[in-house]
Amino acid sequence: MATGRTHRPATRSRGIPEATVARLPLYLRALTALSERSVPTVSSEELAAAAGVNSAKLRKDFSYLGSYGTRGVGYDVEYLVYQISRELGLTQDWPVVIVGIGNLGAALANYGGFASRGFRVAALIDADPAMAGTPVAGIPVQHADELERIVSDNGVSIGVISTPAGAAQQVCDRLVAAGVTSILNFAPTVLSVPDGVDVRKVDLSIELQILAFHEQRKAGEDTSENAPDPAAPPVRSASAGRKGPDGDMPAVMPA
Amino acid sequence: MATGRTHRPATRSRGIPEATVARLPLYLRALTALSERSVPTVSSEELAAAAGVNSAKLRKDFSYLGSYGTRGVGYDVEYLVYQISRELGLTQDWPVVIVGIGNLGAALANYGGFASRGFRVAALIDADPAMAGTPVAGIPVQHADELERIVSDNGVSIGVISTPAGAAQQVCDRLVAAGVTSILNFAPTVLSVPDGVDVRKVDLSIELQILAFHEQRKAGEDTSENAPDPAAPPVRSASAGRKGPDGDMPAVMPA
DNA sequence: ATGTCTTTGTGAACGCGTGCACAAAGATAG
DNA sequence: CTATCTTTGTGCACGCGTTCACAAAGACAT
Repeated sequence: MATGRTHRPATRSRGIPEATVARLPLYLRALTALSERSVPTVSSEELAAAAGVNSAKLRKDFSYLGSYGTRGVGYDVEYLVYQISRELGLTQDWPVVIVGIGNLGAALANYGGFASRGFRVAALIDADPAMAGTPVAGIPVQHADELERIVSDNGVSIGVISTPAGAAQQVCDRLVAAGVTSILNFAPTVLSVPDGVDVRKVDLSIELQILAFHEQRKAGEDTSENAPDPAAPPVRSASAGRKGPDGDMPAVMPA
Repeated sequence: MATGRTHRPATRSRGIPEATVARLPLYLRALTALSERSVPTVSSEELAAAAGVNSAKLRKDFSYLGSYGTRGVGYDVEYLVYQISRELGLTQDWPVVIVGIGNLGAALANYGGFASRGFRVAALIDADPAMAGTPVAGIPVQHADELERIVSDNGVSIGVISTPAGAAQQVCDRLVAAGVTSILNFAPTVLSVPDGVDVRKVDLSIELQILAFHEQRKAGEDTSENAPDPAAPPVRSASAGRKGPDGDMPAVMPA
């Protein structure tokens, strides 16, 4: 989600609910697998199982796209692949730039899931002059100075940010100014963008924290619970007292 | 505020909505930043802006944790950092294993966001014998044969899967059998796990596809709309007679 | 044709999450 | 102590998403 504005007209998207849109890629993947096995048709029950969702939900999702099934038979796999691809806009080519070619950026550049879905890595951009020219995933890295030109020349409308958190907002601003209207942000920062620009966030750390919460809950059900450390009171003042016996925040990588 | 002795009876862990849990890491990050700047207190309005959410939502979220604010003043930053960390289970050490040390796995191993939040990379595991011993992020990669032993010896309950899709389910099964109860899956596959095991999925390709959908929608509002590609709807065998949803589909069916 | 069987498409009920709006709580000043 | 001002905490209403359950639609057998 974006920062200042969490717009969601919902009615705008051709009437397709956001939650449904988020599941379409899931169905598409399952259908593609079936297609490769030359399976002609599939029932909502089977496809739902393959996609890991409820069959009623799947049928309702498809109902937003139209009536593409045949009662008593199921859905035509090839036809559905086409319809969903089209609805998602994957029948056209999307040039994408990746900014910040560190470990993660390189991984993204090498990720096959992009190219196979209509996305084309138009350019890799990094602020480090030493990286300029170095090929990553067969694509030479270009310097950040070229950002505006690259976006403009290639008609890029989707940008991926995999820079450190500190550089993310600035990169974002430049991308938007250059014409990018959709951003996939891997940096652990809240980006603020003008209206009309979509931002999706992928935060590896947050996902782990959510897992930790549930993990702790599971562990707490066994034991008598509540005794990790009832100590450590408010410490209310502004004193820089580091709390906790956990001494969290090593702030340094084990590398 | 006394010493927030208000322990919720039994609803403490279970009463927190999932949506709230998902936002806690967001608040925690914003609060940590404030803490580093030695800001003593913060109002719901300010914090909400920093986290990119609505202030009413933030206050309601915090209300599930207890009454940690002071009316007329705001929230004590340090205290809130501690409470949220504790609620998320970040005051304890979570050993994590990463299975599949390709580009993505290496990026994850190097990701600083893990170590700084109580997560410790206990081991890197890969199926390629050639990688065994090679240090990645300062940690030597171990062979997949060691998986069970590593999980067991280190008491690992959280596993990260960054293998190719084809290997993910098998790795998942082995992790679960070895005692892992929370899995963060980066492989583009639906994992099936027994009850009691949590799985969270991060799918880079899906995020881009969702962006593409909205991007297409934006573009479609300007142009004449519709008719992006009336070409070649896959003609599938079996039955015939397709019903066009709303005229926007050529549906070349023979009749 | 007629009947049976399978599977879709959807109306309706329900539950969760969100945001408004305001009373209560506490700080602060006089 | 009283008055005023700030900000929290929450009751309430609304809308989205999920799920149930079933009628309608078509395939298939007789």
